[in-house]
Amino acid sequence: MEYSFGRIEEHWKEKWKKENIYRINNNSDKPKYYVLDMFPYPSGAGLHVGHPLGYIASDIFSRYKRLKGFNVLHPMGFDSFGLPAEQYALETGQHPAETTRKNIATFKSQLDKIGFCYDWEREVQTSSPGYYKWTQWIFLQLFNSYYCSIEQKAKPIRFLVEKFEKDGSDDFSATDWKSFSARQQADILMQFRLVYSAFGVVNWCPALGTVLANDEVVNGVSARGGHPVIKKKMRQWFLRITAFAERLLQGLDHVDFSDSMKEMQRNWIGRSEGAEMEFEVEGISKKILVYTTRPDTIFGVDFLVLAPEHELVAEITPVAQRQSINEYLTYVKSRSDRDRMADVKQITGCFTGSYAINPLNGRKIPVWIAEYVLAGYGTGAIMAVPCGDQRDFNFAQHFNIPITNIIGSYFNGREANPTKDAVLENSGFLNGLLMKDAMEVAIGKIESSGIGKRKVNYRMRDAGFSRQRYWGEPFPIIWKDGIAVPLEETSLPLELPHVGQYSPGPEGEGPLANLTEWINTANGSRESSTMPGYAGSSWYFLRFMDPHNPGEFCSRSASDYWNQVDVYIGGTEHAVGHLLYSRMWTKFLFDQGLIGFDEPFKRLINQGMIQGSSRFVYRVDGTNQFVSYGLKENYTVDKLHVDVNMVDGFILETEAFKKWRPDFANAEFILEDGKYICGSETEKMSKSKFNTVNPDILVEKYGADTFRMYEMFLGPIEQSKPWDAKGIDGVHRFLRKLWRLFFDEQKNMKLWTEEQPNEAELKCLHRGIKKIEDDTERFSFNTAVSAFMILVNELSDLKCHKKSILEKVLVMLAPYAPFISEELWHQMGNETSILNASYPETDKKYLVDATKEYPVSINGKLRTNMLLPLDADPAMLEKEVLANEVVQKWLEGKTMKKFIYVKGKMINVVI
RNA sequence: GCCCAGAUGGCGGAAUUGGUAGACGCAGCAGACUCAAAAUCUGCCGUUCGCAAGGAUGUGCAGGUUCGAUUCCUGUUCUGGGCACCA
Repeated sequence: MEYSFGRIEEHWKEKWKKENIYRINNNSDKPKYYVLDMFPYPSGAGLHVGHPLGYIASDIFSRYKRLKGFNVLHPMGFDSFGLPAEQYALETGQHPAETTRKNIATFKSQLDKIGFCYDWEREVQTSSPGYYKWTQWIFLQLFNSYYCSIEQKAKPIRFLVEKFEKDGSDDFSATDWKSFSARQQADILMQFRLVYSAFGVVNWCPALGTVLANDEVVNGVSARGGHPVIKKKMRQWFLRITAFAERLLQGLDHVDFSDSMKEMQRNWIGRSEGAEMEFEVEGISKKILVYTTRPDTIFGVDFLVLAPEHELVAEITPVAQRQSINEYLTYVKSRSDRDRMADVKQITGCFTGSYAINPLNGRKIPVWIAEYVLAGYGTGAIMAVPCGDQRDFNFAQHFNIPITNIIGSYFNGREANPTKDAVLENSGFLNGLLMKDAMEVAIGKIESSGIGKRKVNYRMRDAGFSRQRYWGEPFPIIWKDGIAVPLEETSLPLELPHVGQYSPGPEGEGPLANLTEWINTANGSRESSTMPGYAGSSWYFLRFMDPHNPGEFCSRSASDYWNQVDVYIGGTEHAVGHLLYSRMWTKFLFDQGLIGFDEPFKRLINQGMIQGSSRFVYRVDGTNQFVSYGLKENYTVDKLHVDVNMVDGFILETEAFKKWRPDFANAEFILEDGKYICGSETEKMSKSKFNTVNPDILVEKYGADTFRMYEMFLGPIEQSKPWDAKGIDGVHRFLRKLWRLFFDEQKNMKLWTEEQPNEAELKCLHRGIKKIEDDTERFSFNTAVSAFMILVNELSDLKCHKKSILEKVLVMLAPYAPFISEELWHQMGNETSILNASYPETDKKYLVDATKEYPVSINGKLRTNMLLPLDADPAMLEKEVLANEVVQKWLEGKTMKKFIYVKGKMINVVI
């Protein structure tokens, strides 16, 4: 009997489906285990070989846990709202709902080919009304909540209203509150809601009449059409994630994420301690509020810098400076944030013409604006201390601003010194203090003299929560007289209306703004923007627990049973976005008492990215000529991705290229050696980079089992690596070799016997169990595959066909290669699925050895090996080693200085 | 620019806590089986000197700590991911 994987896989897929073998119940005597993948965005390119890497890992782990006796939840769904579908609609006129439906169907059929054990009855799609009803519902809960800084938790906003009615606030009395108009009250409450509306800056492309994602802006112009992009203020919704900053930071201590992942989140949150203080401006009543982490350097302040977007810029600029300031502002508007951060070498700024007064020494200092100060961080204004901060130093030098030295010899005049260890000079009451100690003294003085206060600051900003787009959740909000009025919960879902065309609405609004009959209601006009992609993905792990509940987003009994996700697998590219948002939503739902845990993911495994090898062509600027890689230096060129399927190695198939897109039909080529050579780069596998590889072909050629094991065999799960299929034969050979332990293909007969296994066979088996179990537990799947290979090689060498051994091998293999394991399991006479077997246990007595082949080194260099008993007496052992012929040879004429013996490891003789 | 990773044979990688560098696999070479091929099996396979025994050298690069470093420390180069509207 031959190993015909195609037949086997077809047969079991059908049978498993019929028997609903992956259906998971919310009630079970077994302990629960929740294994989750980051669900995919169903892109039009279909599944590529990078997607399944994490999915295979999680599938192996789920099956493994099931064999270990757990009730395992392992669901899958689709993050199906998003920009690409809308972009595609814009280009082709096909409705996103339709393309999304098709893409999901493709994804599902591709996933099923690989044999994942998903319970599809629990599938969720973020774009289905039954799901986004609850996304909208959670939005309303956020809208109706504020963050109580005393209790450090989210609470219903009606408590705040009650407090205002009773006691007022720091800024107004209870009587004031009652006298405010409805609009005034609403505006005040908006400053507290956990989702709120305010003005934010967006990438505005006047030519396209639309707001662009950062992704769609390349070098300051729109990726589509190359039109200029400027920054524009627009009304936006925001998620008040900053309220949770401290808890998001603290929570990291209680989850099992990698240190680097925690580090990235900590840096993103960016907690810093310092002080806020006010600087008076000469001749103007308003003061400039700056935030500094170094109040100890207050006497070294030589100038203030405001972000160009700072609200006081216009006010403090006297007429004489107005023109140059306006010119500078126009320049800044054309620059992306990325440019502003990246170009530190290019120092730009503009003097406002105003002077501020240092509140501690009365010194008059100039006020500048510069793009290196970002509006979103701190107060958008800094006090510049050139002797202690390199950017301030560079700025001062560039604009010839005199520098005050407050750290004596610690400052060399050529570069700033950010030390905290210097003794302060020229610093008034701080003179003679170590900077570290001066910090507290300075803050004390600042607070006592009423010019400022101690302040903990976070780099993290509130997250923009609206998009001027169509394909997302509509906001359950109606605007009436400038007040955002939430819809009744009972009217949810507010369904996304069908549109015929996807072009933007007036004034940069989203496409929904064009639907006047939808927008305008008797009670006011609807919000025309939609929610961002991360809205639906911030809570989907909860819906999987109770996917069909019509009355709740997830019943408390379901979330109490399944609790946290035990293992969450996904890429590091979501380190700071999705993971922080979902952690925040979980904390919010916890505060509301809707779930019983405040961290969603107990353990996070980061899968590396399978990268694509992209190919590039070089178009000579302003022509339809394409120049080969080696000759491109002679021209000014644009670099364009080409589909890797049109490239043989590095050589472009020019005819295929011409047919690829209409605008390339008349392409001309400047060849080298008669060929067009493409450039190449390793980068993220993505449809937009035309470097995707489809797994279907490999599954068809080698079978799902081979494909699964090969992806695991490529290397550590967390490591990124470019895709390469050339080793897949080896894995396939392994499965065939395994098959030959069961069947003689030539003689067409079965080989397994009921014979009792011998010592050698049991040793192989139990070592294998130990290694494979350990490796599976620590997600080291590549070494587990290698351990399987070693085990099968050893059993083949021993000609072991004993059923009691082989059955255990199959159970261990079932998570990795479910089809072949199930087939052989049944061939051997088992009636029930191998999924219901139990994992073999190691017998320690087969793992211990009496002797060890020790490496013996002289001065750390390996010279020989000696077989020695593991329980040897150290003194006897030393004698025996020193008597060894090879050791004697090296020892000749020298005396031994030291004898190092590490039991079970090695021996080193130092001479 | 900032934050986070990574770099080991011709290639993917292994070495789990500082203790035999290169497990396992791919590719390659030699051989067996075969009329032949495929499949399968056996052996070799970092570089270098050597007939061999054996020696030298070797984990991006430059230093350091240690009896001993792929592993720890300092510096540096390159590659990848993220940087707030791709998801």
